[in-house]
Amino acid sequence: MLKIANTMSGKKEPFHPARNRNVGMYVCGVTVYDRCHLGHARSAIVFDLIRRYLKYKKYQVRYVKNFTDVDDKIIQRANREGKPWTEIVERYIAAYAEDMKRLGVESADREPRATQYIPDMIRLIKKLIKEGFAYSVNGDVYYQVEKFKGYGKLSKRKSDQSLAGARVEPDERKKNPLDFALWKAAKPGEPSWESPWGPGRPGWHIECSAMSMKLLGKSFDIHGGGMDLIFPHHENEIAQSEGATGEKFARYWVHNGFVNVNQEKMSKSLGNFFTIQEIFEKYKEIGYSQTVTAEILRYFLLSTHYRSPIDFSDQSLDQAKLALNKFYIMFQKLGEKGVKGSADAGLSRSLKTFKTGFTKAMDDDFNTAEAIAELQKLRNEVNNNITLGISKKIATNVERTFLSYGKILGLFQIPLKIWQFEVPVKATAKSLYEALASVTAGTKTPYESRLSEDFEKEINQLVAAREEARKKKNWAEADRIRGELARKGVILEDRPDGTTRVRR
RNA sequence: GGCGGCGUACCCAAGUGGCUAAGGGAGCAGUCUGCAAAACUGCGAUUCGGCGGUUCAAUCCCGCCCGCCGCCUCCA
Repeated sequence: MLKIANTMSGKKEPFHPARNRNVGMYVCGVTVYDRCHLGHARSAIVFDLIRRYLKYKKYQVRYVKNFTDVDDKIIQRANREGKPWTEIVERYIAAYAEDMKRLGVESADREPRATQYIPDMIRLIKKLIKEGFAYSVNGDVYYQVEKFKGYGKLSKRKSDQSLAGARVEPDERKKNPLDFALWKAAKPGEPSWESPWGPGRPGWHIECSAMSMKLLGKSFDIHGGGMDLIFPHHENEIAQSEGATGEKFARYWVHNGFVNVNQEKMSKSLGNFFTIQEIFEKYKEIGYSQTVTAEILRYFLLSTHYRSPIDFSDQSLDQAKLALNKFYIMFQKLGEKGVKGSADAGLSRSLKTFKTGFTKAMDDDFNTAEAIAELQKLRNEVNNNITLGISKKIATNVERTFLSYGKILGLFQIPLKIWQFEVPVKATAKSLYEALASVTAGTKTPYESRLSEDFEKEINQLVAAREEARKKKNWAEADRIRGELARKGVILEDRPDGTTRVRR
């Protein structure tokens, strides 16, 4: 039984979609005025995960994630660059798509842009005026918050209270400082659309009401976004949608926690953010392929529960890499020749235990930290049994289990050869983070060259030479070669039977 | 000022009203090994920020205090 923490009730609730196995899910995406940072990545990955798990649970998911493509910041940026606002929008939508692809985040079923739904927003605003929830003043339209009795139910604040110590800027056109804009009259040079109140553009909140209801219906199952959207954005969405329809808007409100740096929220104003692009590019310079970086980030982000804050630091990234290494080392062992299946029965039981444990963890509000712990427990069992001797058949079975359950988390999807257990980073930096912070060009081996045939040949020659030396018990020479390979990022493991396992 | 959250071993991080407080990393001690690596085994919180309360029993429920963070303005 899947349970989801609902911000509305503040509790974990059993998940029951309104229509059988069909789930409608709407997530607030980004305003496209700049590149995304790790915080955006977290949100995207969290909801990608939720969707994957719902699919695993045999739900039919219809996932909508929007782009806010008209907004003050977009206009500002356009003015600053002296470019049309549409160019800014196109640039950052493309950038977003690029980032998501790198992160391995699957596209939503629909990714609507606000400006494509202006007529729907206008209809909605007209309805709100007609129902007495909104009023127009000189080409602006405002939502009259006090008219909606449920206002504040999501963020748990009462409107009059909020006013007391409020930092809301007074605006003489509003009847009440808490009222928010549904439609903004056009200022010269700004993008605008015709409307019954004159040319203008929509307020920020109305787009999500219009698009979610248009694409998912008046009432749908899951509405998500970052914690910071709870107030005012989601509160306002509820006021707009329920004011207009009189029906319950979203049934489960899901909010993810922030990415922090040194215990502080990662944000533009603090200047402590890393863009997704930066992270990928810097990792590439120290020798990581895109998919490797993506898995490290995913592991890092999913090792903490999605609602808790997570601290981005050198250690946490290094730990993620290290932890994943151990899985890939196990995969390498699983791929080696099978032995008699003396430990098969025990492993079969472990597989069953694992599946139950994993599902139980994920059913409990997508507890990925615990799910990962289950994967680690299984890894432990596997390593144990490999020593005892397992058959090829069960090895394949085990591998398939890791791959299919890992896929829900977006892990273990990289071919061994691409994973590269050890990149020669230790010589130049104590940690990945440190390497990230100070990349010196030319001192690292690009990962592409590590996949070349020449590199392969060179390694094989050195390994063969070392074999010779070992046979002659020329330990000094053998160790010298091992050291040379280590500097190239290749680790050797001598097996009891005299053969050598090569980890690159 | 209002609202919400967090504080679990050296680090990361789950969790539960009572059964050994998961898991990982690091550390130490072993097994294996020419050495190393990997893997495995063992050790490590008499204790869950502090003080009270409820309870037969609390780390988990309630209150207060301390510390940290977030939202209340655009924000994933």
